[in-house]
Amino acid sequence: MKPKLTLKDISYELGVSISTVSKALKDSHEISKKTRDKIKAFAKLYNYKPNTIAKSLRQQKTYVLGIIIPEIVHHFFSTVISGIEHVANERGYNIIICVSNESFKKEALNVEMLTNSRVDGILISISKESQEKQDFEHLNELINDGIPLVLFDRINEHINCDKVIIDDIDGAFKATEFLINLNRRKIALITTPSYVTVGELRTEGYLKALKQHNIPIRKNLIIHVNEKQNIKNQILPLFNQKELPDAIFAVNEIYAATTLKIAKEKGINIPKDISVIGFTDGLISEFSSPSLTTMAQHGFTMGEQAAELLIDRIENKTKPYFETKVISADIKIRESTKIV
Amino acid sequence: MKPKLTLKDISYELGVSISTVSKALKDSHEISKKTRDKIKAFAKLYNYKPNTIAKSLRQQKTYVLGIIIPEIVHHFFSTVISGIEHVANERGYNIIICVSNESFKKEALNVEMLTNSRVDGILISISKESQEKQDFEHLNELINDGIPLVLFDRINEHINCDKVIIDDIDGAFKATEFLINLNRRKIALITTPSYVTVGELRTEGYLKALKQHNIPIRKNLIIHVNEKQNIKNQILPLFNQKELPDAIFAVNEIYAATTLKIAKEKGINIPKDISVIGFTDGLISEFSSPSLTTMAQHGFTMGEQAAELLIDRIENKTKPYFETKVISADIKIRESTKIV
DNA sequence: CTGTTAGCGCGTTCAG
DNA sequence: CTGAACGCGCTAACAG
Repeated sequence: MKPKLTLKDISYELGVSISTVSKALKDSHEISKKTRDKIKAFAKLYNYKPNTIAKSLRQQKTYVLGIIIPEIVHHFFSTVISGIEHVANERGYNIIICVSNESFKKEALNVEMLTNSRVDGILISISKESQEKQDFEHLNELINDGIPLVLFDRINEHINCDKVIIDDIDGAFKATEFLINLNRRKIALITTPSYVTVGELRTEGYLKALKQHNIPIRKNLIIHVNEKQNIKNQILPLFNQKELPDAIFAVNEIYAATTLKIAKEKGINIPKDISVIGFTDGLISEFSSPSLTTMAQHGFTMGEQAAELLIDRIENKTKPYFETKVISADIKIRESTKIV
Repeated sequence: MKPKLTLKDISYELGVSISTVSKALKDSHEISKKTRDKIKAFAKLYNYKPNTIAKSLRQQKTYVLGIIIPEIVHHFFSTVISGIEHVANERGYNIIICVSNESFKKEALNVEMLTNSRVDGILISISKESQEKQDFEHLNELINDGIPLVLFDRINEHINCDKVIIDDIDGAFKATEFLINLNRRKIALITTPSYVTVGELRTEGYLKALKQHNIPIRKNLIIHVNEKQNIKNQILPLFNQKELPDAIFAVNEIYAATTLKIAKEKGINIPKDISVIGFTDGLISEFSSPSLTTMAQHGFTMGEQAAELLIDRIENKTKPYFETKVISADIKIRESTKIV
């Protein structure tokens, strides 16, 4: 690689000192307009660009935000990143993205790598394995070291930092209530194991809605999907009971779409026989047939807010308390809940 | 932020010199086993981690690869990133991802930012705007400066560097031929404007297949979609002709799924009346109804190969010629081309 | 107005 | 076997 032009090179060429060049390029009034102009012209002509690494080392500041997400091939997470990126760029920061692949170990390694690179702050959505183990050592260490941290979507309440979450309880409540208002009473739930907090919260909203409307909770209508096994096979039992549900609330797009598939195979008409609502408004929901009614999560907004929180924290350490921003999920009505 | 432990701190605590600590931590035999062990134990105890920034500055090497993609909320591109990330980590590199948003200006800015950060190499899939303008100044400059560059998927032939592409011509050829073998003769094509190279190549494959099978090319069956306008409205005319096509080859998932939607609205039965094939094997194709037959692109493999090429180039500048790796697209047969 | 000096944290001669 | 000295490229306090 061809070495790039440095301050030293310029100072040598122009017969001035390095610090004069440095100051001139920042338009310091310490330097006479004449030399300033000369230096700036020279720098421009030869396309001088300051070395970010050296600047970072000197200023103990990188203008980089680290992001750790469980997966990147994922509509919701990539949307969040998009939001983060948007705000970060606006405020003069760059981002470096790491993937944990839902692994605790990889997540911890990512944290270490980011801190070794001296990022100014970190945004993270916790991996399933970390949640399962309830091991947040690596994150608490971050806080201990005074590195600004923001959790988004997959959070843990006991970690002492800013957070941004979707209002999962309320979203699930609204979804379930919507089904109730459709006059459905045998409403099934397809959810995650309880250690996945978002799944747990959505379950909570579902139960709350049933209770509030005096609808009995039936265990046989609730399925906890273990993603380490085949998803379809775990949902299937729901359709093998004597009495079928008349509505289904699935806590994510994949579960909802899988349900659609099973129904089609079984010759069950959706939305006539069963109404279906998913969570997360991705492409699958939009293009599935029937298209899926879902609770839209506004990932982009989540990313924006998370980035704002983090940068505020980085640039102004005086805020004395931690914030948790809640983003409400809105229903997007499509064909899978149409009244026929 | 709490300052991290440095070599200096350790040397002070242990009453040795900085360089002794530095050497000891790399297990240099210049240092006696005794002091080496003492220093290593101390470093481990207090969790010493070298400052990546300082190391990069000193060694003029960052172990970072820059990636520039047009979009991040995109199944194919995120899959490619996944592949890059996999190889990069295996070989000790980190990645920093930038999004051009299909904008020439943003792409150029990203290149600049990455070079200022002294990444060891750059992987890029060219934005539509750059392709439209045919402006690759920023990339040629990179090559001039001797910064290793790999283009993937959206490439330009005249840029002098390693490349990884999907065999778009062959993929489109196979797709079209598959439709022909289904006894379809009025095969429509939904493609991009010609400056999008991948669209252009797929068009080429389509035409080649028709010619080879002596099927006349009919202009009214070919649609070039301008993505700045409503996609659906541009596809619609295909269905308003006297004689409908009996098969459709769409150069991407969105066009194919949109076609499915229109057909459903018009009461046209897919696959009975019209067979449909898309390109890019994403979630939409899998979960649409009918599920879509597509040409699978193997984005993960593409990412892996691109990263291998780049790192090889970075670590061993002696390879005298540039390579273009071609990844073949395979057909994934689903419902939309079922014989009824 | 300009230059000297020092140092961010690390690795690498070279001298002892 | 150990340490002093230098420099990667930049900024900033201080002297002139």
